[in-house]
Amino acid sequence: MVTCGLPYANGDLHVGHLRTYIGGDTFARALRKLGQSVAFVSGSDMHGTPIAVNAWREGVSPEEFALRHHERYQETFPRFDVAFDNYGHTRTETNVELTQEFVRTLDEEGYVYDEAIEVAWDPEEGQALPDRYVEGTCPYCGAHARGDECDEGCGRHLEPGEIEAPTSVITGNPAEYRTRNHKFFRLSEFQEYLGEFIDRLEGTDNARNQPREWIEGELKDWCITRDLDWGISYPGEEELILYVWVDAPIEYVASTKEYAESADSADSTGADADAEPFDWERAWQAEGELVHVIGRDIIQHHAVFWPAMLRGVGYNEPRAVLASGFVNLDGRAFSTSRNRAVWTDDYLEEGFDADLYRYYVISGAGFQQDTDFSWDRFAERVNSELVGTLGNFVYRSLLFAHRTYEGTPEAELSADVRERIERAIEEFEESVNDYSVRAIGRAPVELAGFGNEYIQQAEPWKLVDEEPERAAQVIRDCVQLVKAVCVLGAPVMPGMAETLWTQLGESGSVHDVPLDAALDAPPETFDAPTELFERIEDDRVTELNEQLQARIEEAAAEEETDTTGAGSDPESTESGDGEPAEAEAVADPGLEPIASDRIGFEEFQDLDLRVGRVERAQGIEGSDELVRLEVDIGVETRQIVAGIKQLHDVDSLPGSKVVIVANMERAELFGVESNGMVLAAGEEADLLTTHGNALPGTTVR
RNA sequence: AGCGGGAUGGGAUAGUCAGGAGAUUCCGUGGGGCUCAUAACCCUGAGACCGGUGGUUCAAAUCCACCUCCCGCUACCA
Repeated sequence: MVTCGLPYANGDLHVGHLRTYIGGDTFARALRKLGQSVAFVSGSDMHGTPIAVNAWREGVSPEEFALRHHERYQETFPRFDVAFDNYGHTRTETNVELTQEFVRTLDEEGYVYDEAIEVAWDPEEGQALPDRYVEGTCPYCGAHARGDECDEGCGRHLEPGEIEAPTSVITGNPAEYRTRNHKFFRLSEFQEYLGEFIDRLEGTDNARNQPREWIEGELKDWCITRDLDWGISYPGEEELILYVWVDAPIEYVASTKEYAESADSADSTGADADAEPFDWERAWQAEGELVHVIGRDIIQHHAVFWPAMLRGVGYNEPRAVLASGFVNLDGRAFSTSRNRAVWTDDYLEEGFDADLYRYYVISGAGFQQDTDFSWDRFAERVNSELVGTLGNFVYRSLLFAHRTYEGTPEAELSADVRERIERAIEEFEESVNDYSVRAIGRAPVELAGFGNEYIQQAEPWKLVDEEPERAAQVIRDCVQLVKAVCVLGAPVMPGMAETLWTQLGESGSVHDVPLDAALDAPPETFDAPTELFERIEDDRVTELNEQLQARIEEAAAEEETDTTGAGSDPESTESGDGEPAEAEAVADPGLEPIASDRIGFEEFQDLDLRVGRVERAQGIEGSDELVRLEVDIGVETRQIVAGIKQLHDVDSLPGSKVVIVANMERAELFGVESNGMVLAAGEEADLLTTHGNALPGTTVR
């Protein structure tokens, strides 16, 4: 069993999201190459508050809203050759039934109890307000905060009921608290089991180590119901809805079941072509091996909650969890809200093959490491490794073979080359056993690199006339290497492998042959090859960069003009692009020497200096000198953090006019975003201001 | 604060779990070669005391301790 974390049906997919799915797909394909019977499943996560709220905002039903995204995902994955055996969603009958069955079992086994807790409530709408859908004032630092966390101030986690002056994020109505009955899962009973489980869990290090803090500490019982009308009901209690993190992982099982019940489960179980349908119960409850491929943000769910649930219902435990790192864009996080992203559609519309990005993202860094996407690096890697090394070796070999021999020359495979291919096969197997997705991805390019050295050093183009037998031998070896590259490359670059398989004159599908086929004799004849990959020229890269840049700026401009932009984005988990910017430098006591480097007027113009008026000022808890300011700069009000707390009476700051750097990089100081920089002179932090009546927003020159 | 992940030639990135040959690969860079091949390919040079300090060992990028700096996680967001 290989599963991929469920994408949340709440927005478009960008290329960063794909890393997990491409990783899972590559791994599943590699397992099949080793002859294993594999089911590879996933599905869309349809429930939860963000979907309910966003649907409400759009004026459509949550079902319609989620289904729309689900259908998009379902179309997108195959276009990147992510070939799930089944891709379902959490609202299917299969999942609803299975979820209720799971929960019923847990209940019967005594793993669930009732407890009354306080929840925020919107009395006008008659609706509960889970966690984030409440905002108010942090009782610790006084900053504006979300219901579950003081996100702008001290960063503390808030328990329900703690926040002061709570209001609904959705309606703006003041919220009150009500006591409601909820269901709790006795996670604490699994403490000992999980402690042992985590030691034998395979996969990436982060998945095994990160949950240790919880497991080796004290596990709290887990509230598994919500006051929401969008989700799966608790069995027997219609008004109680299960928390999405209960039904989401169960979709792995449901999706497998759907696969088993579908017609195509019999014919695609890999090399062993016994036409038996996939047995989902055997896979989940008996001898199946379970591998979860996820993003590193949901490790706890897969290494704590989920294994406990599985244990509670008597299913197999996961054998491995592979938690991928994030993909950044030019060194900074993708930001969907700011349109700082390369969307999957963008990529495909540019006409790039899935193979290129698959190779790029799989082989660029270890699976659990964060990595970076940029068009420059993408083009660089495609051009040197895929065009220059792999494509070139394959093309020159096959072209030479076709021209001279009309196919594979008659000669025995040389011992050296056979050994080299055998080694590549062994290394491939080791990579799979080590869950090293990166090494699986690099295998074909490494072997092609050897091929290039080999053909270059042997110079068959010279040998054709001088030593025809030797020439035939060399080309025979090269064609074999091409075939091996094709077989080894099939998991990472399925499209490339299929094309190459055909070029080699092979029949059937490269995906159905086992790894050892790399050593089987290639067909005697084949046609002239075509080039597998196309070079990405520099001006194309420039163009791609410009397009991306223009879009980011456009989105930023829209955000600036959007003065009503008070509604906090519910899925803004991705917007925290923390560029570490220097805080205001504290000047030395004496006078600093005047900088000797002169700058031009143009360089000065790079600074966007504006007049602003402080609207609100508030010290930041835990910091000696930082103050959170809200500064009116005409077009908008900015939140800026300044290191002036010790030096001014914070309460007297509102009303002061100041000069700020408006195009300062955003920075995060003490967990608070600073969007600009207030100018002040010297140790005393003497604020710069204007002496006339320049209005907020006026440019300073 | 605690925990997790990182720090390796100019840039990127492997190796660390199972310590030992000249520390991997890609880009860039100096020199040379080839012309079968998509100005692709091959050979060769320069460039890293593997974040810091101390320790274990015949031997440390790798193990141990402490420290510095980045990124992330910390449960009723998904």
